[in-house]
Order: sequence, then C-alpha cells, then structure tokens
Amino acid sequence: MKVTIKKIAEEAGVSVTSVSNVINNKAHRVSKEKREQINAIIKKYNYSPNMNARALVQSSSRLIGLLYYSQKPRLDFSDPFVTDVLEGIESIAKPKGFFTLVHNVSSAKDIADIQKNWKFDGLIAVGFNQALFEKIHESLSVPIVFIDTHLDQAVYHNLTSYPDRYFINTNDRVVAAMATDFLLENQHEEIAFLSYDFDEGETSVIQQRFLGYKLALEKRGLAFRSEVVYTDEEFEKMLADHKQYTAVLVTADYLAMQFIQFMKKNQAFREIGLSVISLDDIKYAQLNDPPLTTIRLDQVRKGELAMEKIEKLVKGEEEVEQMTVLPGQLIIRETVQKRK
Amino acid sequence: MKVTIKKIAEEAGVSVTSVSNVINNKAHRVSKEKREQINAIIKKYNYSPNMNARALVQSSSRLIGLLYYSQKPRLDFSDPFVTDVLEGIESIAKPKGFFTLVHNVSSAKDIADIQKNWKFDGLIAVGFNQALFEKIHESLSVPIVFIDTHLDQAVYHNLTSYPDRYFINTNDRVVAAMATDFLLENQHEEIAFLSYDFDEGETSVIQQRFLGYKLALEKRGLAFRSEVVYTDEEFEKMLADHKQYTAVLVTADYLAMQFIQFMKKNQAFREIGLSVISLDDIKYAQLNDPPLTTIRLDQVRKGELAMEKIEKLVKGEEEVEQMTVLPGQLIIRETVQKRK
DNA sequence: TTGAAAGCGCTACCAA
DNA sequence: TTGGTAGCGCTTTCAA
Repeated sequence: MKVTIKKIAEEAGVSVTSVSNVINNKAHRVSKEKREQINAIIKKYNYSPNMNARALVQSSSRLIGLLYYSQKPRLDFSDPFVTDVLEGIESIAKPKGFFTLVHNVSSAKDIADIQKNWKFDGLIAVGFNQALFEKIHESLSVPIVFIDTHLDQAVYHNLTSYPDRYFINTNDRVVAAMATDFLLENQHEEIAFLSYDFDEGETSVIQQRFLGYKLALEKRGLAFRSEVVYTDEEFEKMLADHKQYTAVLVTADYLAMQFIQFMKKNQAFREIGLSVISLDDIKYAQLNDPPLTTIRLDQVRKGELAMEKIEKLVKGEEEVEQMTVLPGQLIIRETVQKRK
Repeated sequence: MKVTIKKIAEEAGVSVTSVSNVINNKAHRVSKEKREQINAIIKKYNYSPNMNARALVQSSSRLIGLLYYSQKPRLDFSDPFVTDVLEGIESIAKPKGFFTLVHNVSSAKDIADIQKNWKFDGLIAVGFNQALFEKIHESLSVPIVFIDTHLDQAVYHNLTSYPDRYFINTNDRVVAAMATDFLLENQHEEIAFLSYDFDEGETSVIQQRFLGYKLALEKRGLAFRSEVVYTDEEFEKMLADHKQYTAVLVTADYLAMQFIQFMKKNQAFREIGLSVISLDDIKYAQLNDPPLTTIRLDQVRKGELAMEKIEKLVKGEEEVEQMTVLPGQLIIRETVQKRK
C-alpha cells in the first residue's frame, strides 16, 4: 500500500497542510504536540514525499542535469575530464539533497528534449562549443554552469547580457604557455605539439592550448614550425621526425602516456632523451614510467564549484560570480630533463 | 511563457485528450486531419510534455537510478569499476529514451530516501553487500539489477523467491583461480595475494577472489600461506618479504600498477624477476610498463546488460533471465614471466 | 472520433 | 495554529 501525505494526515488526525508544513521545515507553524505525532507516523511508515508531485507544483525539483558534450553517441567515461567533474558534483550534491541526472549530449536536438522533461533546478554543461552554447542558451531558462566551454570573446566580454549563465574554466592558453615555458626553461627550443585532432578555426580547449603554445614560443623569439604539430594518429610520423624536436607538449596525460609507450617500444624515448610535458594530472599520471611531469587542472574542483554555484542560485540568497577561472598547477615529476 | 498541453489544445482547437493521444502514439484515436494540425503546433512551440506530471499520473518515469555503494561518502569515479558500468548503461539508456540518475549509497538510510522520491522505473545497484541487499529488497518494489553483488548462497539458490531482482556478476572465484592457474602454469609456486583490506567473514568481491586463489593452490597440492597475503598498506612489508614469493596475484589493475611502481623504485621488480597478474583490464593496464597481464572483466558490458534487462522489464513483454554470469578473459601481456 | 472531468500527491493560499 | 481547497500538467476513463 502506497503511503501518501493524505494517509499520514489521516492517521495523525491532522490536515495535510500540517503534515506538509512539518515536512518542509515550516515546523513553527505547527504545534509541538502535533509535530511530534506527525513525525512519529512519518517514521513508522518510512514516508518521504513524492518528488514528482512536489516538482509539479513547485516547478522545482532538486534535480541537477549534468550534460556532457561528445560527438560520439557514446561517452568515454574513462576520461578523467568526464568523471572527475562528476565526482566533484556528487560530493556536494548529495549532502545538500540534490540528485544528479547524467546525460550525454551529442546534438542540438538532444537539448530540446532535456529541460522540458525534468524541470531541472540547474544544469551543468561540460565541454560545449559555441553552437551548442547558443542553442541551449536560447532554449532554456534555468541557470546553467558551463565548465570548460570556450566561446567567442564577444560573449565573455559581455557577460551581463547572459544572466543565469555561469562559467568555470581553466585559462587554457595560459596553462599551455606555462607548460611550454617550463620546457623552454629547461633549454628545449625545439618543441613539438601533440593533441587530438582539432579545428584551428573554432574556439575549443585544444585550440586555445595551441594558441598558448605558439604564444610562448613567440615571446621567446622562437619560430613556430607547423611541421612539429601532430595528432594522435601520427605517432609513426613523430618517430620518423624525432630529430626535429627535443621535447613535446601533449594536451592530455592519457595521450602522453600512449605516446611515451610507443616511443619506448621503439627505443626512441630514453635513448634520445625526449622530454614530455602534458596537461591534466590524472590519477594515472604519477604511475607512468617515468612519472609524468604535467599541469594539474583539477576537474574535481570544477565540479564542486559548479554545484556550489547552483546551490546558491537555488537558494537565491547570495550573489554568484559569473566567471571563475581556475589556475593550473605545475607538477614536476620525471618526464622533463634539462637539455644538455 | 510556459507551453503546456492545454495551450497546444487551445491553439489547435481541440481537446487536451486529443493532444495527449497524439503525443502518446495513440494516433489512431485521432483523425488524420487533427493529428497533423496538432503536430504542427507541437513543433511550432517545440513542445514536449512535463515529465513530472506524466510520472505523477503514470507512476512511471523513464528514470533509472544508478546506485553505487561505497562506504566513503565520496565515490571514486576514477575507479573503472564505477565508470565503465555507467558508460555501458548510458549507451543503451540514451537511445531508448531513459535518463540515468546517479547516486552514491553509503548507508541503509540513503536507500529509503531514494525510491519514494523519484518513481524509478528500475534501479541498478553496484557493489552492494548482503545487508544493503536485504534492506533495499524489502523496501522497494521496482525491478532492481544488482551488479557485482555477492550474497549468501541461500539467496542464489532460491532465486524464485526474489522476483524482480536480477543479478549480473563475474564469478570472482573462478576468475581468481584462472589467474592463479596461469601463474602456476608458468612454474610459479610461491604466489602472494595482494588486495585492498577485506573481511574474510563477509561475502564480497575480494573475499571470493581470495577463495579462488586458495582453491587453485589447493588443487595443485600447494599449501596456502597466510604470510604472503597483503593489503595495499603493506608494500614495505612485501618488499622485505620478497624472497617469500616469485609471483603475486593482485585483485585490481590499479593496485597492481601502484605495487609495480613501488617495487621498481626499490630495484625489486625487474631485478628479482617478479611476476604479477591482476584483474580488470582497465584502459591503463596496457599502458603500464611493462604492460599488465590481467583478466578482463568487462564492466561496460555489465552496464549494457543491466540496462537491457530493465528495458525489457519496463516493456514487460519478454522473459528476463534473473542471473547472468560473465566470464573473465585472460589477457596475456608482459608482467608474467616463466619461472626459470 | 472527440471531449469533459476525475485524480495522481503535493504545496500554497486563504480563512477560520 | 489549523485546515479546506485550488491547482500544478498530465493521462485515463467514460460518455457523447
């Protein structure tokens, strides 16, 4: 037998209103006597209110939507960029009584389906691009926190026109420049760039890092050479070209690990004294052999911050900063050697 | 302005019933003429029904709850046991129109809060123990698929008494024996066992693997030696004891990677020709140096299977098998050497 | 084929 | 301090 607020009210000999008041911590509206009685019955039946009914009337739900963008219909959850954010969110959401609905967004159409369905209190969108941002911005009115979403500067310069849109980013340009600088400081002047394939024309995480890399080179008076820019498909080519560079900046730890393994297999890592620096500092970075020198991006923290912002927004009491940029932290381990 | 079914009905000049019928693919109850008109308006407003209202009346929701057990309030999402399951679930759930709510369960109390809240169509519970199983079994009536949940044999021998409870497991005993056997075949007779801390008295994943390890030894006529059973806190001890064993069975790739790194650091891995086999085959296993010999458990597949079961259950058409046991697959790479 | 109306469980408003 | 009741948006009878 289903137990509803009505049943509780009947059994306690009070009105549903009183029960509702007790549930919703408006206990001061109920006499202590009745309050205790109601609580006893609630406990007896292990009752907790139906969230659908509650959401229906309140137009709010304690439900957070976590939207991951990926072109592939299948999200790669072994990617720490994906899961660390989730970890951060859950750690804040659970104690605050929020539930997290995870959804993979691969097209604009997916977005339309989402909000209207579930009356989210807020959305956290990870890795969106400009097109998707615009789509979701105009079709949904709930607060949205964007993580690692790189947009045209026009948006960032005009944040006030985007109320209820919040951003948590790494300054990818700075962070890539930081990595490049570290290589430079270690006397490396011929630095390759290795990343997943990307479109130079569109603002994206990788594209920003690429810019940072070029900038750092330029600042040092060094020429950028497009011949030493590689994608994850070009390990063979990198092997053949290895005399063209003494160090490489890799845009992700995982990719760096693959690359190093490949070079080791071909006697071209330790033997030629190749230096490697990457970005992320995933849990496995320090288990690599040699342990990865990398820049910690702290995705977990981003998740926590996003959830904290949403919680404040729901409470509606505090001001919430629209833009939060997290610094990267250089983690020196063993893959970068001073060049002799 | 909010667009509801009522608004659509008004604008189309029909009743809400007709609109409802169109939405729910009972289109045959509506004349073609009206149907087209309604569809046009729906499209115009990009309307989609409020799931809360729908769930309220139907007591069903297209919502799946994914419950992870962990003692810690904070779930470790970098654990592939956690995320691979999620990946499998989402890959099936999304195309079928299900949404996945992720929740971390660390106590019996968490369970009570859950079901009543959201009217799940089904639950997927990962890594539960006997106590939690019983708690959730008696308090919830929706279908539940348990993944990697080890229970007293009494339950498994009497599955018919547990309708709507489904199980997807690895036979951890078999899989651990398989790993041990592989070591044995390679002439190792002194085999250590390394795992996270566990309670020998309670049925659990690790406890089952421990049993499998002992069984395999026994079958070979080898004595089990409790001195070579270690936890993740005892790397130092393992180093000191290294003459006591020539190979080690580790219950998780991640732990194996940590152990190997530790031993390498102390010149006690390659130098003493230690062999290691572990379980999981996470994505990083092959990037280890040397690449890990391990047993693939395929957690992604488990997630897919769980979601498939639930989908069938919701449709209510097909019979669903209550117990599915997935085999492990030996992946031979480079951490096991034939003993000389 | 169509629509009116009841009711899902809850909160919020207003009156007592 | 208490309770009656409207109404959230939808599906589902049931009657027309």
